[in-house]
Amino acid sequence: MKFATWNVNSLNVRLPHVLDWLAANQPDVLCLQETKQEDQKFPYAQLQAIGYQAAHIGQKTYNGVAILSRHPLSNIQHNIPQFEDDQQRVIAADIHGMRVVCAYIPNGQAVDSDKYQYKLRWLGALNNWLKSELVRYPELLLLGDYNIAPEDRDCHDPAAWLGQILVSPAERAAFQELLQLGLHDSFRLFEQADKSYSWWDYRMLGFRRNLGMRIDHILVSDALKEKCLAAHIDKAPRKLERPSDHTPVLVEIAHRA
DNA sequence: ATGGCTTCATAGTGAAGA
Repeated sequence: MKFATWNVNSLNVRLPHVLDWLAANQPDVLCLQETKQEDQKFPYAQLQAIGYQAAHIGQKTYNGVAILSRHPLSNIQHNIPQFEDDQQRVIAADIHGMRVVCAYIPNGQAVDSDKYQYKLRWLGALNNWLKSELVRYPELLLLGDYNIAPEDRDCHDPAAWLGQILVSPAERAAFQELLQLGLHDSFRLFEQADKSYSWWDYRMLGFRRNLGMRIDHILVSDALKEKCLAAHIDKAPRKLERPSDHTPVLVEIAHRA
């Protein structure tokens, strides 16, 4: 089964790219972040027409997450249980016995801003929740925009970014704490090209100069790690007219479906 | 040279993203 994650930076704007990409790549599951639309505007019918059912939780202007799947979705969960949050950043569902968690982790804005504190609190709540989810679901994937570049090799210029959001020690520690739950960065299970990134700033000719960051990830549980067949980043959608600033990240898992 | 772009809500510009 092929799983993917993509921060589309407004599904209103990006729906044509998403439909084309689904048709061309035929993933079993695609997790979206930053749909930026209320649920009544979500294109359920257009996705259904090409074979995808969907679960979505959204809001105007900001945030919004969805799971698109060619297989049945059940036990849909909105947001992190017991964590008060008016931002729509998490949706989870069971797909063929696996737990699929789609997350849009807060950006943080600037180290020591209120939003940074919120990001760290949010990551703590996510970690707590996943600890119990992993007991119930040995086969779990956490897909999304983490807004964390886990290592220096995931950042085009570590010296320039030193101490900034996305790479700060506290954020990277939170990422490591997710790994300590028994999760694995599927991208790094395989040999990858140097300077592989999933996001490039719209400014400064960021994409053309490959001034990127790898901040979109697919973590998989111990039980799924053994079943990973391949992982990669698809840069093609970033080259389109009016692209999202993020591009899809994929993993292929040996699983009956 | 610390900006550069894109989105949304708005009807001027400002906030936010990363």
